[in-house]
Amino acid sequence: MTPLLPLADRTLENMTPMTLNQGFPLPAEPDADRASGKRRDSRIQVRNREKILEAATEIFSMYGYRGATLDQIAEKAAMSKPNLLYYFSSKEKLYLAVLRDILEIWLQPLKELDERESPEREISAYIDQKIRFSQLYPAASRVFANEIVAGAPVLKPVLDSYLRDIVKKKARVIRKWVKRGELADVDPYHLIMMIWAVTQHYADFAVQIDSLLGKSLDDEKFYNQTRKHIKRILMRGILK
Amino acid sequence: MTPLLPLADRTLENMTPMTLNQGFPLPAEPDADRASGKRRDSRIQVRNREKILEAATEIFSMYGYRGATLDQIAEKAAMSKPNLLYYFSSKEKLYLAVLRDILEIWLQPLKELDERESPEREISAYIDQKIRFSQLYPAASRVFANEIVAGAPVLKPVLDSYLRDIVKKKARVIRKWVKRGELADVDPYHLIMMIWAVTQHYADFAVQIDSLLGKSLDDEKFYNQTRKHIKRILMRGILK
DNA sequence: CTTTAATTTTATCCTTTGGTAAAATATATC
DNA sequence: GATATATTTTACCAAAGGATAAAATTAAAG
Repeated sequence: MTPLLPLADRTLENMTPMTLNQGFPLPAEPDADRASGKRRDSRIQVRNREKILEAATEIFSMYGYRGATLDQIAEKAAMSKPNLLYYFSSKEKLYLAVLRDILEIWLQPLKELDERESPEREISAYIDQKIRFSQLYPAASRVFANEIVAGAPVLKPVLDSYLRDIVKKKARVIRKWVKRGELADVDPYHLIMMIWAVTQHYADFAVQIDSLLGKSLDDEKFYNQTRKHIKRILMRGILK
Repeated sequence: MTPLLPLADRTLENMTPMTLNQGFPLPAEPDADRASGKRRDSRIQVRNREKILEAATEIFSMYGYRGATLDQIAEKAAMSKPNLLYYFSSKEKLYLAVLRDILEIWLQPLKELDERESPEREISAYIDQKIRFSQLYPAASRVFANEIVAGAPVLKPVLDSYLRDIVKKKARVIRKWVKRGELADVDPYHLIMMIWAVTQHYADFAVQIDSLLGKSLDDEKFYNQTRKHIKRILMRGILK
């Protein structure tokens, strides 16, 4: 396995939600929530929306959509509930905004799998990015997990269309590597899901890991050990 | 890889919750809920408690503890809410009962890892059992996932003590295999978590898988394909 | 400064939700 | 089949939760 190149231009750290949130794949509600027509995006507007989204991510990640309450979110965001509702006119709209931010950033790495590069390099980089996501945005990962475990009531349409297309495309890339003999004969879909499963596990089940090992991905040493271990086993499992 | 022996005495199918639920690792509330002292376990009692537990598992699996409502559970169990509360005197007690049933059955396979057998056979059997669990009890798996993702408010003590001990013990077994040279130099903990992650993924994220592939573990063909694929990659990744 | 618009607070509403009380019905035992 | 016990139903309740109205406050623009 080659040592990992610093693929600086594709690290998650460089992706702020702001640059991503261009209304896709969950279309941004047509400005319904932004006091449309009027002066907007004032300093305070931006700061408060951010504060709320962050608090909401935290709360939704613990209790899911139905279990979370606006009171909890408002408290975490240090503002009154009606004030919160001034920025997001309903719990549902807030949830959608949270999911929108998460989804694109969650998907980005997969889009970058490039068949012209070696599978070794590409898949290795992909795993790196996924586990980095787990480290940087564990709460976001759990919101996503909650949504899917709940049966994807909101994201189902996105999974059925957008995600499906991307994955299909990338499955083709993997299949090409297999045909070229650069990869063992693995099923592309199962491989992708295996990578998702393992990398997300460290964010979604962080409590369990903490109970067993007393460690978390916040610990840079543990983070690297985990990263390398996952890659070692997976890469050994799929490379020729 | 040796073809799988029919380890008849350790299949999940043979483990009914009843035989397991001996008040451990979540101690059964001291009869608080069983009309103690009086005639109990009547036919109807047993049937209704079962009906409720099943409905509750379904609902908790979708919405988590906080998001689930007794009304939903009662409806799914086809009885009135007060009637349900006649059998389980509070939402919390019901949740505990559900978790208790799940936990033991979830843990059982790990306990059986036996250092005297070959790692190939043992780990292979373990993976088989875990994925079987995902197939047989997907809702149970999701209840568990919800609990952990939520930060294990209820199970934390169990994770910190009981689970921790078992895993530690089994990590020793794996380490022994490594020392004997029967296994590549893998970290036992990461290996165990990798297996958990991958196998549970197929139950917990079933909706996503259905969106991408239109398949589920209910489909026996897909089930076997999945099973073999996971094992192929993992076993290749860890065997010498 | 004053006027206008944006933000925050207070008070309040209606629905849902976990849970109780007590009456009504069914089941079992003698 | 009468009596005691177990189960189910009906009618509620208090607290929590999502949301709105309108008053009060703060910030921005001229």
